Parts: sequence; C-alpha cells; structure tokens
Amino acid sequence: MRARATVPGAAVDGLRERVPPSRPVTDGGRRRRAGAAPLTRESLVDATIRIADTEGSAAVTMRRLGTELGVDPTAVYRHFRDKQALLQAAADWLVAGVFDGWTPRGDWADDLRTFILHARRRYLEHPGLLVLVASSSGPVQSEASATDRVLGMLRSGGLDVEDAVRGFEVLQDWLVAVTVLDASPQAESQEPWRRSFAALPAAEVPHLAEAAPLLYEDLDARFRFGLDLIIDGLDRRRGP
Amino acid sequence: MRARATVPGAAVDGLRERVPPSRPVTDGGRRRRAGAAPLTRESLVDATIRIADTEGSAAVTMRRLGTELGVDPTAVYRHFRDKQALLQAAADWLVAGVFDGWTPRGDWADDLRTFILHARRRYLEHPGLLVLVASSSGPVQSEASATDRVLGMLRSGGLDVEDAVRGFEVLQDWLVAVTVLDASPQAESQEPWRRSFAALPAAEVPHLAEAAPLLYEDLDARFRFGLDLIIDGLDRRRGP
DNA sequence: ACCTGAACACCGTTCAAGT
DNA sequence: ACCTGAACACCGTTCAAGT
Repeated sequence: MRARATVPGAAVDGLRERVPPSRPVTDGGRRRRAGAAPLTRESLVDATIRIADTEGSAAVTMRRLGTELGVDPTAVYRHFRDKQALLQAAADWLVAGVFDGWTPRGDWADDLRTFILHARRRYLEHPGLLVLVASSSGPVQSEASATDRVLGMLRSGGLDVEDAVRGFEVLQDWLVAVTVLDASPQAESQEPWRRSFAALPAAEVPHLAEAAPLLYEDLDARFRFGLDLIIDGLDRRRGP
Repeated sequence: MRARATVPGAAVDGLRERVPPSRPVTDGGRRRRAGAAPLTRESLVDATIRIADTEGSAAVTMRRLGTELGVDPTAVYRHFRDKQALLQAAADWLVAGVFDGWTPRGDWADDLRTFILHARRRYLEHPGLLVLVASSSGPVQSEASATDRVLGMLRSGGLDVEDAVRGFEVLQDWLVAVTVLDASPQAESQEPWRRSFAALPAAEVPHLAEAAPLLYEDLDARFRFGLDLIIDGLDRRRGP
C-alpha cells in the first residue's frame, strides 16, 4: 500500500519549532545533557511522533525516548503522568492538524468527501500514531472543533440535527476504524489473502473462486467506494 | 455498552469437547500434571479464549497459560511456533462459528443485514478475541467459506461480480473495523465524550453544542444506521 | 516426544537519593 | 524543580537438560 510512504519531515509540522540539532556537547562520554535542550512536553511529543513514524508505535518505549533525548528514561514521568498520557498528546497533535492544507469549495457533499479523504491521507502518513487516536479513552482536545466543523458541513447540506449527528458518527467510524486497519503493519500487503484464496478448490467455494482475482486489490478504492455509498445515502435524506 | 456482556460458557461452543474437570490429583503440592489432561492445541486454544473473555486479551500471556493448564509456560512452544500462531488459532475459532445460530430467510438484502448483525453480536461477545482477527497477517482458515457465502448472497441479489466484490469488502470493513473499536475496553463508556462536549462554550462550537445531547448515544444504533446506508446503496446498484 | 528450568533481553513504573 | 539510578514486577522466547 503506497499510502504508507512517510512524508519526510512532515511529522513535526504544526508542532513547536524543532529543537536545534543540539551541538554535540561531548561532555565526557555521557549522552548529552549539560546545557543541552531542556526536556519539555513538546520535545517528548516530538520524539514520540518521530519514533512512531520511522520505527512503528511499538518502538515508542520509555527507554527509547530516554536515549533519543539524552535523558534518563524515568525523566518522562516529570512531564506526563504515564505513557498513556504521552501517547494521548501525540494523538492530539495528529487530530489538531487534520484541516491543514484542505480548502472547502462550497458544495457540502463534495467538501465532505474531499475532507474525509484528506484526513485519511494525513492519518496514513502516521500509521503508528493513528491507533492511539482510535483507542484513546476520551476525546483528544482538538477533536471538539473538528467535530463542530464536520457537523456544520452536514447541517449546511440540509440535514436535520438527528441525521447530521448520525451521519457524522458513521463518517467518523468509517474514517477512523477502517483507516486504523489499513494503516496497521499487517495491511501492508494483501498478497497473503489473494494467494491463499486463489489456491482454493473452485467447486467448494464457487463465488469466491469467481471473485478471487478482484478481491483485495486496492485499499483506497475500497475506502472511496464505501465513502460514496455513505455520502450518497445521506444526500438522499436531505430536507426539501 | 451492554453488548459486552459475556455469555457464560459460550466461549467454547464449537470447539472440541472441553477437558473434563480434571479430578484434583493433589500430587504433593505441585500444580497438577502427573496423569492430568495432556497439553494439546485444543486445550491451549480453549484456555486462550477463556482467559481473553474473562480478563481481556492482555491477560493472555505464556505464564498465565502455564498456570491455567498446570504446565510450564514454555511448554506452549511444543504446540505453537510462537504466541502469534496461538492467537491466530483462537481467531480462527471465532470466525469458524460465525454462521452458528443464523438462518437465512431468502431475501438477499434482509439476509445480508441479519447476518452482519448476527456476526457483530458474536464478535462483541468475545471482545478480547476480535482484535486478533482484524490484525492477523493472513486469512484465518475459516474465512474462505464465510467469504464465499456472503459473496453468494450479494450475487443472488443481482449484483455483478465487480459490485459484489466491492460490496463484500465494504461490508467486511464496516463489520470488522467498527466492531473492533466498539469492543475495545475504551469504548465501554461514551460518557467522557459526552461530558466533555457538553461543557464546551456554545458560541465557539455552535453545531457541536446543538448536537451534543444526541452524540454518542448508542453504539448499536450507530452501527445499524451505517449498515443500512451501505445495503441501501448496494440495492440501488442491482441489475434489472 | 514432550516438558522443565534457568537464562536472556526486554517492558512500565515507583521511589529514595541526588543537584 | 527537575533528573538519576536502582529496583520491582512483569513480558516473549531460546536452549540445554531432563524423563
């Protein structure tokens, strides 16, 4: 899935300025420290995003953060209650920038469609981070304004409040839930599925045999097909 | 979410007969062993399901399996290559029984709808197991015949092969991806979202303020709303 | 053929001690 | 006020040794 390609440097857009390269202080074999950039919530979130993007979310450990920032692993607890709180902050960064680079064109259905696809693209650029959004135990801070904006699009299309809410929830589920799966390392290749299905006895699974060459071809096309079904369905529910 | 309620005993339906209660051999303080039930792939999968259902997937560890079955933790490696292979076997059990207790009534759209809801109910009864299906790196064995059957429903409705395949993929994504999120421990309560959104300044997020009382009310209603949008959309694509 | 037990290389987190 | 370092209670997995 080529959408997995990581845009270099993009990981820290919208975050504070990145810490300057921290001239190698060479304070006698020790890591860095001693006058180096101070440990902050920002530098920790920055490092979390960088590690998750380049090595996957599993690589984000307290010890890894420590060596990355030249600090004792347990120093993280001075800035975040626990690991979960740090990951939540990283998830918040991901959601906060979800409108960056997207401009509405005025047609509610078209805006909805391009925005969801835009958000999906951003999420796929940070596969290691997305799962944290989906599994966070409360709304990340920046979720409120994003929710408000999407609800606004649905209302402007003529949906009543009830349908707008339900439409929002379905679109959010489709975007987040499906993209989480698409961004997981296992989704990288659909080959195992296709090969295994192609090798089945056609007599026992006739419909599958017929469909096998078409199955699991393009994750993005699949996502768009479902998205269009949903938006078309909402379109037919609009008031007069 | 009441759907989380675990049906007692249901965890092992369809699996080999359960091991008899294994009369307490009391072989001198040691766990059991010494004439007790032998360790098999079945007893390991059985224990995995039981532990995941009652204590969550995180509780499934090699050491926990060892004490559960009265055996050294590393004995598992005699029957499964690694932990991932054991979890895959448990996921396979979940998918294998997905048609149990469901009967088609002959109308393709209605059958599709009731089947998907039936599958969702089964998955929600085993929240700790479902995530393993979604994240497995290849098709679980029993997936082929299930895929064949669902494709058959779509074809019988008059969809051509291309639309049937795309429809199947969208329905699968909707079922698995959304239900994985709904079954995650964090989804247990929607309260944090509702409370946090209700407390926002209405002037800044007018649409959200208006919608807040309706948001995140019922995960199942939300799922059905999306499912109906998808099935209705497919219905309109049928041939003459 | 199957199981044991020690060992290895990891985790997140706590807490007393340093500066 | 912030960081260190040892320690605790865990992980999955390997491998030589037992039976």
